[in-house]
Amino acid sequence: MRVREAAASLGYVPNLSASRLAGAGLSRVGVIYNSGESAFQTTLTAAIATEAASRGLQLLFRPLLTRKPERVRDLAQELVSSGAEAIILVPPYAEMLDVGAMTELGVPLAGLVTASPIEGMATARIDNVGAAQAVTTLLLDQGHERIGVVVGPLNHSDSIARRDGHRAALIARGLTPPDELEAQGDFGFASGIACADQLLDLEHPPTAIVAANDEMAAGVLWAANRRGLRLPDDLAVCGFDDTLLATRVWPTLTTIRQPLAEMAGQAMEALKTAFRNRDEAPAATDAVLPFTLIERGSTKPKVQP
Amino acid sequence: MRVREAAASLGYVPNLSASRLAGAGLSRVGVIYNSGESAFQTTLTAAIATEAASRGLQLLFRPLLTRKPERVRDLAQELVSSGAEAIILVPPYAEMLDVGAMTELGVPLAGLVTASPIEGMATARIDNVGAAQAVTTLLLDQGHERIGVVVGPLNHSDSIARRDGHRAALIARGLTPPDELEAQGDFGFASGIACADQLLDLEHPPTAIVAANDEMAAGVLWAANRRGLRLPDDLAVCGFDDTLLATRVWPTLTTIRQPLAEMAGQAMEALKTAFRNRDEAPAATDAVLPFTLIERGSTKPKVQP
DNA sequence: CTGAAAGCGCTTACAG
DNA sequence: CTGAAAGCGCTTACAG
Repeated sequence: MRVREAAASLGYVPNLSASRLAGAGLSRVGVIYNSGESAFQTTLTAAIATEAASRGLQLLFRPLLTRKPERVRDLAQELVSSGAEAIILVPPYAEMLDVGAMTELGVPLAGLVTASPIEGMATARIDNVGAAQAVTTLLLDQGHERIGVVVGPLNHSDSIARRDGHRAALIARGLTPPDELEAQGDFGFASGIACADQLLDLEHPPTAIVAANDEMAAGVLWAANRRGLRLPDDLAVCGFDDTLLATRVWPTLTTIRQPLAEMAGQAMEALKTAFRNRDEAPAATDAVLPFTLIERGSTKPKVQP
Repeated sequence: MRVREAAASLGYVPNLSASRLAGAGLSRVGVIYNSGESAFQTTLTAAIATEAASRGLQLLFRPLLTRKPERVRDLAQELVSSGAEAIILVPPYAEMLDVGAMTELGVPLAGLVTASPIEGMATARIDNVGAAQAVTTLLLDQGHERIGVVVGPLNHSDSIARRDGHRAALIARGLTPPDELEAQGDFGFASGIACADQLLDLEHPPTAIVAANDEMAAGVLWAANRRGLRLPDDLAVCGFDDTLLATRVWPTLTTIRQPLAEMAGQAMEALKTAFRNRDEAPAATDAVLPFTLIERGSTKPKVQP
């Protein structure tokens, strides 16, 4: 103990290669990530890299673009062959591994930014339902009553959770979510524009629109600007994720911040534990981290008190 | 040789910790990066992580936000104390280390995406002058004659190089760059809007505007849309960097792509070589990689042939 | 030119 | 509970 303190004060830094070689725990972690160019994915990749570096974990990055579940399984298998002792999956890949594939792999797995816990996997996420509910509640508190929603692809559990949260907020105020105020997007910018046009063309258009991610919310803002609407007076808009886009659009976007770096860190800690206890039955863990509702220029109280 | 092939075909993967411990070359690389939230910086961080992972290099990430040169030197010193055997610097930090500080550190250094070679450092970059010249030449070829330019901060050597390229293109066609068509930005989105307004308010406004990065170009597009201009007919716009923003704005942005991953890879190879030959005098290397002019919707021939 | 041995800096199981 | 020894899987300098 005293030795270690003295050593640290002298600038001693343990040699990671040596400690790894001697068997000091998890060393090589595979990462199945999405190489698609979105601010969300890029930021998540950078966060994973930073968190891994601070823990001395060596990463094996494997990009994936397809959405075919069998590719995820094959790539995971390849990672294990390449020496990965654990695997991290980013959205939407964690949902694509079935339990059979997981046990076959024989290494601990972590799913980042999932919508729910996943059997046999360490997950790190926020409460998507609660976050979406908070967004819609903010708009209700600001005086909005007709709130449009741009949902994501409904085969994606995130999308469902966020829609559920939106509806729960309305129902909690005794309102019924009308079908005409829901538009179907695909998480992409262009779909946000199309959905906004659809909603704003209604005979009785919404005074606010919430989108299931920032990309689509940016599309909504774009469409609203094109129509010459004054924002946020004529239309309030909210996103989800707090990506870089949120501060590059005008007005800046009210959105939900997910603590990506913390999620990555927690998942890595869970993997380290699982690796240490790899003789025991795999214990799935589920870290639910706090989200933050960030208010920016795209929303403001509709009726000043 | 044959042994290695057979081994590889059986799925053998060498243990990096062991090879590192045995002294097989560069192992720990410090990275002084910018934690500011820009698409350029985030993408560069992700690229560094991926390239390092494929080379089995362990990264020590150190974020920096300040622009004080002495902080860069201190952080580099701290990295060496922490066991970094080489250091990578992202813009604008490479320019901030003076030769004295470099030799004091005693480890090989690499500067990514610099404007020019730097004495005592391995640099990886594109030809900024040539790239900026290509952008302006494209606009000239499309029939534009009055081309506005939004320059970056002029204490940043990138900005100067890009302005030089723009001017060279005009001069090559026998045109004189008028002072009134140059606006001073700071690489930020808002400054792009302000500069666009300044240029478009001229009595004889430009028919095209080139910006020194995508962020400012996105601001130019935003200002143009606000004025109700038809793009690209009324105004052509070009950016620089090909960040994620370039495909999230409407119209999508014509810009210069820098091969960030290749730059990071080349810098790492240079560091590995320098580390291997660390008894010899440090040999500065300079990798100039090809850029790509990417034409998108924000430009098109002004006069159809 | 080939092959056996030493050693890199840790961790851990074991002897004291 | 403490401390000396073995061993992790490579690379490299050296003996043959």
